[in-house]
Amino acid sequence: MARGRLSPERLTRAGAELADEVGFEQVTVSEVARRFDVKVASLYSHLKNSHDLKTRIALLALEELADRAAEALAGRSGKDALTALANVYRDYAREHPGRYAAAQFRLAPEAAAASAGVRHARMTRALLRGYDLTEPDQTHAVRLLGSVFHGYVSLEMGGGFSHSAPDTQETWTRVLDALDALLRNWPRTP
Amino acid sequence: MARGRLSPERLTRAGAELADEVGFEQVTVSEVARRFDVKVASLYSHLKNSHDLKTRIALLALEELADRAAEALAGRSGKDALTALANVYRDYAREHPGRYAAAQFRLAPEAAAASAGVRHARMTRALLRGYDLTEPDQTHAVRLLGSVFHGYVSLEMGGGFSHSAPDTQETWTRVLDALDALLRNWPRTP
DNA sequence: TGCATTCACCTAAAGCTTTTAGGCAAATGC
DNA sequence: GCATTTGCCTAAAAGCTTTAGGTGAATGCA
Repeated sequence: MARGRLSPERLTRAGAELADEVGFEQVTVSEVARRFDVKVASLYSHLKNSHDLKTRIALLALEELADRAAEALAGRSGKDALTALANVYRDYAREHPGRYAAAQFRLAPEAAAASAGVRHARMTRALLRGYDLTEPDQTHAVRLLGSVFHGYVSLEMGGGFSHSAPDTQETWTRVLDALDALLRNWPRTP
Repeated sequence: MARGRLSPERLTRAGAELADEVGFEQVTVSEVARRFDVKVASLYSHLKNSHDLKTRIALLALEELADRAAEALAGRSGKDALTALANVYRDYAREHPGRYAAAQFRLAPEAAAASAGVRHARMTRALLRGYDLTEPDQTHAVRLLGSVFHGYVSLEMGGGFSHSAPDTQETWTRVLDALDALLRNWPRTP
């Protein structure tokens, strides 16, 4: 009997892999136990409950995303940085659909505050230094960019942009062009 | 024994109400049966299975949203129409969070094609007649608007925009200003 | 009126998942 | 070499999903 193989971290990683394979919604404590060839009840020494497992997977995904974003932004600015950050989200969602879905998991306020979510906001704000925005407009722009990245990726993954022409890569490029133009020419407050 | 109270439509409506109360993820065939004071198995004459129930709720939500959008767009154009449509999504999500989540439910391709989803795309395209965009750019813009509306509402509902200043209403207004400016001044293809 | 059928819901049952409680044996500490 | 802790196990309760097969009321028809 191999002992000591179980830990919150390993269970979380296994859960994340499972999510990518079968979808975040289908992640189940039972299935994770099965993958470790261990009885379900054994996992409850390492996890509070099913919700806890999902929260941990969500936090893992947010960390991974933030790490990728930080690396992508290093040494870039302006539109180059904008494109790099946008592609981090899109690529991550394609490579890890289950984890990406997990990143959208509704976290409790305290968990959210302690999560890598704040790193994301900080990085997006840093990106905006390449543009000339006043303070309140920076916040608006951070929220707009977050909305577009998240919204676009969700809709594309969910098949929202059917399989009609033009292809989504073309749109993605043009949307980033448009966002860059918008940020360079942000409308003054009326 | 009141007979004939059960039907796919009534079960779907009850499911939608349940979703708004406890969240779309928590919608369960058992709970719906409980609300009709009927045994669970009885619902299976009206619904194929649990997934079927969720799909029906999703389709209902898409219809309701499309109806609201159609009404909001009637007689409006330009920025007025843009704002009206955007507010339809945001308001619907606030009034019916469970239904709104349902509207994001991943539909099978045929179900999606037959859903009100296509009405949404058509209406957004109609909205763009108030702006001067070439054909391919119209499609890009439709997708951008869909992304922003969906992304913003999701993040706001999910608490993504913490409770920091400035408030989200202010951002919402400024984001719509920015989108209007962008559409009036869409960047030419390089 | 009387019989057959259909309809709407029910009982039973099997198979999952979640979660708690208590137990045993291997690893570790002294 | 013994005590404790650690790590996983068995047992069991409870809830959700789904299928199979029934029953009784309503309906259709001779």
